[in-house]
Amino acid sequence: MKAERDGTKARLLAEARDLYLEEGFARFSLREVARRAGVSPAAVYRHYDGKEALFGEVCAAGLQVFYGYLVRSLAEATPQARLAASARHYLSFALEHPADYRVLFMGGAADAPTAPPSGEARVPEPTFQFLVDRVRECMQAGALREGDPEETAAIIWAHVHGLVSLRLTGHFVRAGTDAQFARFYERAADQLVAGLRP
Amino acid sequence: MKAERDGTKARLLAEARDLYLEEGFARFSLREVARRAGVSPAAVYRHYDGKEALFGEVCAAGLQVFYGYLVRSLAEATPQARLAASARHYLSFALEHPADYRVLFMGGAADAPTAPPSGEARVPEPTFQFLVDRVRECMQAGALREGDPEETAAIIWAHVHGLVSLRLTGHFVRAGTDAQFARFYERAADQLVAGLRP
DNA sequence: GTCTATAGGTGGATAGAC
DNA sequence: GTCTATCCACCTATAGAC
Repeated sequence: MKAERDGTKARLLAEARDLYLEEGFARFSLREVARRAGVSPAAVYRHYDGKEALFGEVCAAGLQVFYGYLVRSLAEATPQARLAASARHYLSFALEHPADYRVLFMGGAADAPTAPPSGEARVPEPTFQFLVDRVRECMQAGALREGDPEETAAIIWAHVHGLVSLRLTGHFVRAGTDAQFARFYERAADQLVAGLRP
Repeated sequence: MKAERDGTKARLLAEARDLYLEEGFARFSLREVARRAGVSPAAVYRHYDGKEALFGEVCAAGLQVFYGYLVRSLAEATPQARLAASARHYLSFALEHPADYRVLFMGGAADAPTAPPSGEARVPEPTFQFLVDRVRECMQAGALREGDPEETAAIIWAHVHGLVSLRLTGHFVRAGTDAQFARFYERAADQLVAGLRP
């Protein structure tokens, strides 16, 4: 009957998520998660197979949040508006969940443990496919020059990722506030699209 | 008279560099550097103040390599050719020194220890200024639309960084070989420049 | 399910002999 | 300058009592 109201398992996941959101992957440890959840390190193993498994769950949760941002774009009426909204929501996700963004898109071989633990994370195909679909419908609507939708989608993704990741790593010294950066981001996207139009 | 021919200090720096080139920052440890250099961990402290100081030297060395790639662009005859060459050499550096690239441009708060140790690293202003100068002379020559050279330079940097970093993290599944990716990189750069022309 | 206790490993850094 | 020996911190993971 699972008498516990909150559930230690859910509590552990929440604390794990907060921990990596605050400290990043480097300082993510089982013991610290247990400490924050108010249980012993050994208790974690009753709920998760180990550190990597727990981290995998955290990644999966981050991916779900990202999806939540992306699908909002589908509420727009036109292909152009849906593509533009995708770019906006991509930025919003990055600024509002920077650690999630790091884990999902900036995790390199040097950072992560080895391979993605469970089955989730690693930003699977569906994520990129969403953008490809937005690009394809823009090409069909005549809003973007005809071409390989996957290549054009990759170019757009790289552009916005470049802007976002340099912002998150602090390399854009002059960027100012988030609001100022958002306006710069819009201008940069406009200039790229100018080169992609028919 | 420093009788030793090679010098343990230089040896340590070389081994440290190889270590992070192979394993990245996460697994970079003083003990392993000493192990590879064939000395005891304690010996390292005769030459460097500690782990962070040693890593700082490694970063500085990586930055020097990067500069070496960039300045090659100045051999070109025209502003346009110098800007194009900068983009090409930027890619070459990334593909030929991926771990250096990671440390210099992809090191986030989650990855690095805290702050850059000594005085070097952190990709200081001169690096970005080089690109700003290339952009400014292109604007003066009429090869790029007039505007804020710093903003345009930032857009170009973000674009190429996005392409390179997604490649290095393995998110471009379809990218193929380095040579295939290089051609894609050229096409992507062309499309961006198309939106930046007068 | 949770605990304490423990095994066995990493790492950084220092003291003192040579 | 380099070593051995050591200390201390942190970690993952497991065993067995409650």
